[in-house]
Amino acid sequence: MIDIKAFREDPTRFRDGAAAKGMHVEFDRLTALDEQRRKLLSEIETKRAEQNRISKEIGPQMGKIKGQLKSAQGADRERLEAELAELEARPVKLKNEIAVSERMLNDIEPEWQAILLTVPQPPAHDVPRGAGSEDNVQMRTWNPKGFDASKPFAAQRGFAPKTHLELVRDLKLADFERGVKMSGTRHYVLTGMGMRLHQAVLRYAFDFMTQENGFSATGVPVIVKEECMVGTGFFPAGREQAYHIAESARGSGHDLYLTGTGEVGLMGLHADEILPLDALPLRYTTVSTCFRREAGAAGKDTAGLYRIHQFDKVEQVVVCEADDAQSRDWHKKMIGFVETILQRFELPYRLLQCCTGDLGVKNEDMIDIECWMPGRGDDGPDGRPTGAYGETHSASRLADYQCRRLNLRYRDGDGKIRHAFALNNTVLASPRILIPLLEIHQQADGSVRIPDVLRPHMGGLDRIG
RNA sequence: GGACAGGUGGCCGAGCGGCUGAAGGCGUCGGUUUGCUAAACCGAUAUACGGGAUUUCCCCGUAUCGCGGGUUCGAAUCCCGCCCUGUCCGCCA
Repeated sequence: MIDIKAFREDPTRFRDGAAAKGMHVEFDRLTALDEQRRKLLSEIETKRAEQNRISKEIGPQMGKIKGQLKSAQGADRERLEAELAELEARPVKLKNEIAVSERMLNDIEPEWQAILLTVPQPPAHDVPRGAGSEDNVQMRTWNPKGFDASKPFAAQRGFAPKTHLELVRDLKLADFERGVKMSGTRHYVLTGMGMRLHQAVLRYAFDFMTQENGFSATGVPVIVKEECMVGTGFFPAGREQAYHIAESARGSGHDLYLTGTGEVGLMGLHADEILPLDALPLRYTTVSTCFRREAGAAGKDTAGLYRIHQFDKVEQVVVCEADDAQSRDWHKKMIGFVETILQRFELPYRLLQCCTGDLGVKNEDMIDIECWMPGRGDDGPDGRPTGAYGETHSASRLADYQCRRLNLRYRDGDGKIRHAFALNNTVLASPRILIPLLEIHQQADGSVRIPDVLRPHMGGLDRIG
């Protein structure tokens, strides 16, 4: 959420930001509602102050009269009753006026709030302007020894690569038919060495973050209340993307949602808290199952392990002081962690600076990491795919947007309370990462070599098949 | 799932219709005393929103005692609904 005061002072900044992101927001309506709201609030508060004053004044008088009334008779009694009625009537007009204003406030406040939640974080000044992913800017590429993603696979390795679908089928690593039988499209079953490899990469990534980088190992809920989804910025925009558990329809409790990333649980941890300065930066990592409806992605990446409804992900989250330099510094570090893993896995990848049009509502800067997947991309003359980069990681800087929604604050060196800055980045998502892993490390004989660092997690095996 | 009990400030805990943004204690911070530490003593110690100003932290107002609604001139205090926690019973991965 943006700071409404900042919006009042400089609405242009937010209008331009939304335009750069290609998002429509009812700014005019927001401004109008905000003005109305403030006016009503001010009215109500003034009247209520008056009402409180009167109450305080007449309270003791009324007590006294009521006391006298007990023993009063005849004309005396009538006089006292009249006095009492007069006192009681004094705040009635105010009370009615307040009720009217409050009703008006209650009418506009939900809409004011709803629009406010849709205003996106403006992009950072140095994020390239663009309409969508086609305008993202490649920053750099990395290739493992003996392989160059810019050249055809077969020319370098001496055989035509199989796609991960073929490898998975031949090596019996996954069973899509039975996955679909049980749960429908975009579901799968990991089998045998497929499941073991899945567990190995997750465990490797998780240990890497905790043991080598000092992140706190955390297990968080993947079933959360709506306020967690709103607080982390996934709702309202991403409502269609989340599985909804309609508990309220059963007559009790509140509805719940399945999280699409461990970020929700990790960021929700400290919602509504004021942290001491020395608690920062928070560095959390979790491994969690992620659920995504993939609404609107019909027909896209329908086969295989690329776009699925349920997967596991090691996520990293940092909450630091409200300082742009710190945020940028952590962003680089968090991307560096991913690069280290990919390099140890010997997977070719590239970094993309996402343009304004490819950013989400909540981030001001995003860098995607894409691994080279020989089985992706357009078909060549032989009718086989020629390979392409595919997104495996995404590193965002959110400034204070998320912490403001979550009401996550800290006390700075001057004792001032501020909303913290947040960042998040994938450490590793599987089974998607298995696609480049299998495809890049496949051998001429149809087996798949296991990178050195993963062998301890695979019972010492050096290959599959 | 059933039966009780209960949800008050950073924490413990009092209050059960106006004098209570809230006693007392602990903690924290500042100060005095002290050779140092400790102790003792003194003082301070919520947040949000709105308005104002001599706009860096000063004043005024409003709200907040789990959440929402109601009664009342006035609610932490009474009533209703919900959520949550504890204890016991049942069930169970």
